[in-house]
Amino acid sequence: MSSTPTFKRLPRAVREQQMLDAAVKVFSRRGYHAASMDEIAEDAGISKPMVYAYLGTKEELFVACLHREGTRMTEAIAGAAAPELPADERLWRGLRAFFGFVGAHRDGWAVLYRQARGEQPFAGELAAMRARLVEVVAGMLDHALRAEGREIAGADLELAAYALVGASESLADWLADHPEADPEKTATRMMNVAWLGADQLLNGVTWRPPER
Amino acid sequence: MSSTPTFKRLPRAVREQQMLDAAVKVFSRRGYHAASMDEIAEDAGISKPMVYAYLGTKEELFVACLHREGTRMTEAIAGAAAPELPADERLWRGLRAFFGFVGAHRDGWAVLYRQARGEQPFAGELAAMRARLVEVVAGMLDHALRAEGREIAGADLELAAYALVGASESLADWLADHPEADPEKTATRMMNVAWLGADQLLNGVTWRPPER
DNA sequence: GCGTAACCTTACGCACCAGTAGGTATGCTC
DNA sequence: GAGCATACCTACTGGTGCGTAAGGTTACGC
Repeated sequence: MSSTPTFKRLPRAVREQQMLDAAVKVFSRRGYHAASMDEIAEDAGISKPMVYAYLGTKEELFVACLHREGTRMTEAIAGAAAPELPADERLWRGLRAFFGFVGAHRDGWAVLYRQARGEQPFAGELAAMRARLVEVVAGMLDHALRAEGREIAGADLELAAYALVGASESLADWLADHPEADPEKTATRMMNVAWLGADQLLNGVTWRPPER
Repeated sequence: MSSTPTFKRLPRAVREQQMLDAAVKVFSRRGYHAASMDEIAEDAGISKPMVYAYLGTKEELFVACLHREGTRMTEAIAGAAAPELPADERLWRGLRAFFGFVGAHRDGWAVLYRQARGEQPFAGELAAMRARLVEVVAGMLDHALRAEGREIAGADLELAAYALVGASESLADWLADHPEADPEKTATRMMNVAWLGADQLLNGVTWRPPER
């Protein structure tokens, strides 16, 4: 509809989002190093110096991607798992939101968890995000425990949360590689493994290594 | 004590192992791309052309690392989890071997699961290794189920195995970053979450999403 | 309708690093 | 102790891609 069929001059905020979209896409397909700034710029329909002008160096650009995707994800989860719900309902809603996010943003997921993990400059950033998530899950378990008058050592609690988060990430990876799969169903399956185990833990059932 | 205080000429097989040791170390610390062949050579106490002569290009070198560490790990696990044992005992021994391996080869673990995942050329290789592991776990669960005359749909079984493997990887990552942690204890904690959940599953208990 | 500021481009410098060419030393065999 | 194979080195090249300098172009204010 526009009278200019070539380019349009767009306000900064819009261009930045386009650039981030392109960056997430290229980073996820090629990997951090193999992705070239030229390709990102081209994919965004813009030239390279604009990327530098708006988002800074390659490293800063990647961090920006990380932040945007990370924020989107944590907000999606936090918004779904309201703290006043019972533990199993909270876990279920959180998982559903999580897998829903991954299903809808497979590229973003790949950037977050496949790329950021290996590259030193970002590993710390990612670890912090993950730690927050683990903290939330641990808090949830703890809350449920206290409601029943029970308690678990802090370290055990945290590790249980860590395991749950890891299992979810693993299934998320599977989901990202299977476009035909249904996020909702994946969440249900995760819930089956996670909750049944967690429920036992909450009820004070523990497994002990065989005596020898 | 040798009369030559400078270097020693060593047979190829020995030097290759030294190079692989150095490569695993440098790859795990720097990441695949940031690692330079010069640094690897220096760390191995040798010059770069030797690395090329023995192990080939950077990509081939990384694959060699991947293979060595992967083989070591799968052999450690397979050797511990004998198929004739009952399911819980098998799972326990497998987990113990797994965490023991990660605790003793933190660098190798980092190469396998943090680096290889992000880089396209190796992701496939790694995925295949992982798939074999998932298959083993799934087979174990299936075996235990049939022993009780039960059955689960193949997809559900596989996803449960996937979740278990993912949770273990997550704890392994935690372990790799906490040198003071005890692998045996970590395995026990993992077993607590995994087995209690799996046991429920095996007993036909399933969780269902709330009706609405 | 003209200045000006923001938007956008082409084209290049520069550093870094994978991979190699060509040559030297050492030990082993007969 | 001559000859050969294998271990090993120094020093270079070539390509790739990040980051930038310097200059065009469009839209908006007045």
